[in-house]
Amino acid sequence: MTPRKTGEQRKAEIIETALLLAAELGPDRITAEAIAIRLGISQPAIFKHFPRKGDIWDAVIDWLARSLGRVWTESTTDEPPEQRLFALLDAHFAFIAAHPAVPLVLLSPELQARHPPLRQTIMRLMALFHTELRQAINAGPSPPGNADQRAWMMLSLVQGIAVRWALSGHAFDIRAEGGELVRLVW
Amino acid sequence: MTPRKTGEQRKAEIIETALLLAAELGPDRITAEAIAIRLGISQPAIFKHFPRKGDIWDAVIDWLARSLGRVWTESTTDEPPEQRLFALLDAHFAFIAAHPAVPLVLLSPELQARHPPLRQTIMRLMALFHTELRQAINAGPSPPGNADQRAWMMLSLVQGIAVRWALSGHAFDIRAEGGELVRLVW
DNA sequence: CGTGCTAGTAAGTTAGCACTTACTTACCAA
DNA sequence: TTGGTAAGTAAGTGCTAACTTACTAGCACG
Repeated sequence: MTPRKTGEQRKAEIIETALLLAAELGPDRITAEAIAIRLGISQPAIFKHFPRKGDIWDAVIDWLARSLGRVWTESTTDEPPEQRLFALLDAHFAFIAAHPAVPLVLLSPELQARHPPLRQTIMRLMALFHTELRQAINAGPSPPGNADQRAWMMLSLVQGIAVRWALSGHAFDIRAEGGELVRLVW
Repeated sequence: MTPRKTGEQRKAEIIETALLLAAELGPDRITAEAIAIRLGISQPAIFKHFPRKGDIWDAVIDWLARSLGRVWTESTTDEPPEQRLFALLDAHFAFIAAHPAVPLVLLSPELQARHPPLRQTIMRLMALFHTELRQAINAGPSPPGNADQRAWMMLSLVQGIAVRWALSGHAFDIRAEGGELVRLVW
């Protein structure tokens, strides 16, 4: 029998593996068996920890929302005000670079169709990111004009860069190129 | 028996329906049966026209690539040079507004995993769009600096807007808001 | 008017994948 | 030491969706 682990350990491993595989296959093509093989356990063992497959997505999304929230708020602690926006965006890019599946999970229409709760979380996360961006924009030496709209613009730009990075097969350094493009706009 | 149509007519209908359903369910969740029901014919009839399901995607992607190419080149005919960029982007947004599934099909990692040829077409299309953007940028009263990078920035912004529009359930007017954001950046 | 072609149908077959059942074994606590 | 709990397994079940087979029927043309 395979080495036994505690439920909490296995749950964490399953979540981690789901994110890993999501980057390779697309989030909606992950099977319980694929996760099990990757972890060296049998397929039904997965369902011991997450009775329905949707529960895995609940857990992944929960982890994602927590992590992103933490990344955003912690990035803006003690920067000089005009750097707050860049620090926020850099932290975001760094997180995506470390977890390439993040944009795929958040943006997958297939997963949203199969798993409706995802949609709400995404809208909440986008609103939260928008708020953080707006605050960072207002904190800096802002050009005149609509900070709200500028924040939406930055949000779209960041999402677009992330999507392009995923499509290209991670062919460029998203943190470096993202930072450049963001500064170019500003 | 259902009214008979020519093969060409049916093929066109199937492609159109696939795009319609892609916007509702996500591209990788479309079934041959869903298309058949929508068209009022039986499921095997689909396979008369497209022996493998992947053939439908080949046709959809081909239509998409042609249409986008046409939209881009035809938008830049007789504008005053400084308006060329905005005309190009407006044409792009208008096309997406008319065919909401376009960004989903192009960006679906599930579909890419299932149907590898898609990936190449996407990269080609992105490169083409980038070229068009760069030319439009160079044609206008360009600020100093890297037109190449500006074109990537615009491309990312446009993709980000399209993705956000799709995620929001088409909750805003992409042509109007896209135009505003693009002008804000410029 | 009939013959060949092609769009269509009903009723399969097969494969993949979520999930179940019935059992086994590791591990901790009384 | 032992007995309950929880992690694990092998071998299913059932559903969904791609694709097949064998047949039927419109339609253009000689």
